[in-house]
Amino acid sequence: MPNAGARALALQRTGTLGALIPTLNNAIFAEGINAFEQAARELGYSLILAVSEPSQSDHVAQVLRMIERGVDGLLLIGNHHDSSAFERLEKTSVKVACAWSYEKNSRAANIGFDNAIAMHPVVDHLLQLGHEHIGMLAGVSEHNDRARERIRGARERLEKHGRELPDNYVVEVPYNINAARKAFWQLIDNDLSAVICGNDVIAYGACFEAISMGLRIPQDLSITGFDNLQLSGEITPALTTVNVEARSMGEQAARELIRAIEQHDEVGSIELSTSLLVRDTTGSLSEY
Amino acid sequence: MPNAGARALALQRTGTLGALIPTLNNAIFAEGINAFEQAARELGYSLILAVSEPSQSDHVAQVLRMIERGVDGLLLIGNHHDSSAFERLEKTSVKVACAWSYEKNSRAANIGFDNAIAMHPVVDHLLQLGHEHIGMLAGVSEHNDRARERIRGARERLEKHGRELPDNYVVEVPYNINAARKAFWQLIDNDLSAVICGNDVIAYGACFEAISMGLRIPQDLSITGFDNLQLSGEITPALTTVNVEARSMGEQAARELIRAIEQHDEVGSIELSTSLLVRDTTGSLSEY
DNA sequence: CTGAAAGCGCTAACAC
DNA sequence: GTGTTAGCGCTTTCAG
Repeated sequence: MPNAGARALALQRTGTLGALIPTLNNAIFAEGINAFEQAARELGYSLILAVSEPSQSDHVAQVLRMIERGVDGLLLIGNHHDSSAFERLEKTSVKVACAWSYEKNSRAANIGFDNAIAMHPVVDHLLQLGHEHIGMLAGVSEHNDRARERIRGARERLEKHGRELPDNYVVEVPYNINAARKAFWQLIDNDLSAVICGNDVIAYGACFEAISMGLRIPQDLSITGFDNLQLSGEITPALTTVNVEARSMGEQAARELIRAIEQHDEVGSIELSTSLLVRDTTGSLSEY
Repeated sequence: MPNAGARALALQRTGTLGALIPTLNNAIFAEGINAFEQAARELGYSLILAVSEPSQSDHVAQVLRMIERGVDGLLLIGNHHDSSAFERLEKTSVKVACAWSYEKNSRAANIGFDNAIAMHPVVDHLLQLGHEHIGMLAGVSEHNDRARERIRGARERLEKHGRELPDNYVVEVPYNINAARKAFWQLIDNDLSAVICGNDVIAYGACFEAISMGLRIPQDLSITGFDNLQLSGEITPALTTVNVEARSMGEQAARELIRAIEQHDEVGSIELSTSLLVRDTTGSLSEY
């Protein structure tokens, strides 16, 4: 039985991929990492996983830990990372990919989707249904380019149609049903007819709270999510949401990192598509 | 910047914990692993994660991979593992803990709960409500001691009260909402008034299918889950379920493995408790 | 108290 | 083709 550590020392390659993700307590990341590990394993690589988000003070230290561990490739989530983290990485030969985002000029390779553009069909759909007063329960945008881009995408699309998304129509909320339920109250004061949520879990919170307030969905209020979690199509009412190919993203990230490692090539960016799934939480106001 | 591989070679310790889990696409495991990693990291250990379940042909190979990687400790889920895997592990100095189960005579240390006893309050609760015909939508018991024990626990408790859980009242179903929805049909033919589910996701499937069949919960049918996922208290009707302390289990597993590693001690077993949470999916038949 | 050297287990290069 | 050896980067020991 060989010793992988000694082998790594001689070979100057560990056969290891690192992944630094914000949390596993979000089914969409869990699904992506599950696929990432599976693809990596099939190609002979092991996964070193650490949970850490850019807002944490020790986030850069986690990146350094990964370098120390000698990962051949590293997966990060999103493009918002401390510049010093990127600098340290660039001094090494560690191949880096940032998933869940796709921007033309990102510092590291992106294997993800454009979070702003993903919001466009949501806005189009709501406007087409005749909604005039649209608000947003967004994720916390500080240290999180995905949450930020989703807000920006919704706003730019509304503006394109001559509408606005004023600041007091946007409430940022931590990823968590209870927080979403509470935040829902702040928003709904504005007498909105539609709420765009930053992800499905926030949308669940909004739906549950709306229902327990006696609002009918979608007759009184339309709600949209983002992620298309397994459950979102099953709950009643089934959630209108943006589908994200988390599995494919994880798989492609692993393959592309390993390709770059083995061919001594740059990590290439890959853009994935998203799509709106219209289900039962959105409807026309005039219908009723 | 030191090189962890060389350090490991000199020290004969990697500062690494391995975890082999059936899937991350189950929020309860994701939560447990999230806590496991966090506790390990705080104590200076990194996590090597692989997704593999004992039913897979390469499960033993995954254990071997972990040994090669030089993990100082290894977390497995459940007690059903190939005997050859344990034999290989026993030849090494790798500390092993099996979580999610607790049995007196388990081959490796257990940091978990008694899956059979956890079912007792569920059965007691349903009997107290007056249910006579109780069925079970269980997880697949082959290669899975937890699913098996949950069935056994329900059955032994029913028998203690002079009832039975005949084989045709038990349907095993993969962990997956759609599978649960389909399997629900096979069960419900027996004109049951209560269905015990092997976990919350199966219970979601049963609830959704029952509702879409026009059954009222709990007036026409009582349903129980197992795990107490975050969502289970939020959905309507809120799910009566068994609470499992996944976070604490992950945390304690990491701490105990590391304690055993650093004190050159045996890994100790830790029994966690479970408790029934009565919510809105169970009710008395005579109430209506 | 500081500094040099051996050795951890493996691979790759080189000599035979 | 087979066998030997240097060296990967660190720790630890032992000598100065």
